[in-house]
Amino acid sequence: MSTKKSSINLACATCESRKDSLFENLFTEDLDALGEGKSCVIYKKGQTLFYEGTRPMGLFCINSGKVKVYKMGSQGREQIIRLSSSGDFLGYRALLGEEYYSASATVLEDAAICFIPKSNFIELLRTNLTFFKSLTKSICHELGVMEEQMAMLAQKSVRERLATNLIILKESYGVEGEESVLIDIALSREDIANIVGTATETVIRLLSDFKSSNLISFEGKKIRVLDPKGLVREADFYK
Amino acid sequence: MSTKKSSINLACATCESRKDSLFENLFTEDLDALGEGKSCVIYKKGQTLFYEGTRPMGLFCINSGKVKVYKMGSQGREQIIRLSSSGDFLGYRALLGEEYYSASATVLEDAAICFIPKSNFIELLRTNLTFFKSLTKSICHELGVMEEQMAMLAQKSVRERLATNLIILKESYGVEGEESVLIDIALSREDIANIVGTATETVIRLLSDFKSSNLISFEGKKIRVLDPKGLVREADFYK
DNA sequence: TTGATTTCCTGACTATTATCATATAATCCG
DNA sequence: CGGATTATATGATAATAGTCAGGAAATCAA
Repeated sequence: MSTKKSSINLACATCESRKDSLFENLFTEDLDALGEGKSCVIYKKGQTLFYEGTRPMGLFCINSGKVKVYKMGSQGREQIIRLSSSGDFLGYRALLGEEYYSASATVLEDAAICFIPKSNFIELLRTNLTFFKSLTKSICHELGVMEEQMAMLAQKSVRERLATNLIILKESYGVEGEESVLIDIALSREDIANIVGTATETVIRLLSDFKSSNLISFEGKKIRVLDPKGLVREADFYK
Repeated sequence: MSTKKSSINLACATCESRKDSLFENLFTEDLDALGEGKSCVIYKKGQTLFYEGTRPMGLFCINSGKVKVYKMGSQGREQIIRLSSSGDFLGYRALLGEEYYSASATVLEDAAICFIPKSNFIELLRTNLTFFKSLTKSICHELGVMEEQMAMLAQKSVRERLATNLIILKESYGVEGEESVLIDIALSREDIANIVGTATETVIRLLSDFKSSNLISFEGKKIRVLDPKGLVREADFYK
């Protein structure tokens, strides 16, 4: 796998992914100041944006591609905290919290990602209170999502967690087809295991179970949801 | 159990618990404005401050006592998200996120709790940017803690999770004695199970295991940590 | 293309943990 | 105080999920 980075030119003002991001409503002057000195790079699958425990130097903005954010457990297994894609920011938690990165971020699918120096971002927060507020609001929402996930991890069986996560993935990455939805993100079985919090073998077994029950089908490395209601049934009930 | 509430008078300006809170550095004028129209109530064990899914009307400030914040799972089991005590706020996530409460809060040990109307809190955020920033910083830290917990829930065995949580509880509620630390919060076995994410019976068994190994001892409804290093050993390794 | 590497899959076995049943101890309340 | 309720404890058993081993398929890189 090549690890060469290639720089590209992306202007915030004309950035398509900005439409899906918290930068959506920024004015031109803010955008120009923000983009001052930023760099944009094409990352290949497998490259790491930052490592847990290191100091954040700025904000990563995903233009395209997919990234996993994960923590390393003591036995060397990853726990994926969240997946990020076009329009998402990475690293603001550590920046705002004035802490080191609490997790690592690695590219899952080739990605175009801009890096905005810390000072530009802090300056934006200082001068644009509206943005600061909407960012805080978004962080609070995030916190609620994490609470949800915590409860799921603690209370549901592995089978239910897998079903639940497939539903969530479908909501985020679903591409509608006729009578079915393709989850448009290439995750390895190991990645899925590291989302669900289980062993790779268990994910493989359960997925082929779901496939036998015609809840899902496989399409290359991607999963197609055939029966969302069936998945919800798998996700909701205990035993 | 009595469910009578009794009002009391607590002034923010002279509040002892404020020293441990984010309100620590507020000036008198801010404190006066904040305290305008607030109410202070003595809650008895078992009383609920707010319920998951309802609309937040203000901020709860814990003056004394202990509170559990939890979500209800589909099988009716609680998942305790966090424990709060003197100096902690409750409800700011929902207020700032402009969402309904994502969890419920119930008193574990008799508590004196002030309720600050939403408008006062919002006004404080509007007028005191320094406070807003420190609150945001604290929320970001919280998010990091939740990530940590997620990874723990997903990756550690029940035994390790129990040991880990005992260590965390010791850090937060520990009262130093000679050669041992008392965890000064009265949790039922069921509460502990709902923190760890397991069955009550399992907690009972593991705790008596830890007791047999002289890692802990029981003191009424509280737990005394005899061998913190031993607990860390139990917490860290897989198998 | 081809050999090497990684990912995916399956089976067998084991360990952990949940569940159910029941007993005892502690606490609450009239 | 004493009966009722709740919390804690223990045993037996079953279900779930993890681990280890080995093989097939897919992907990668030369």
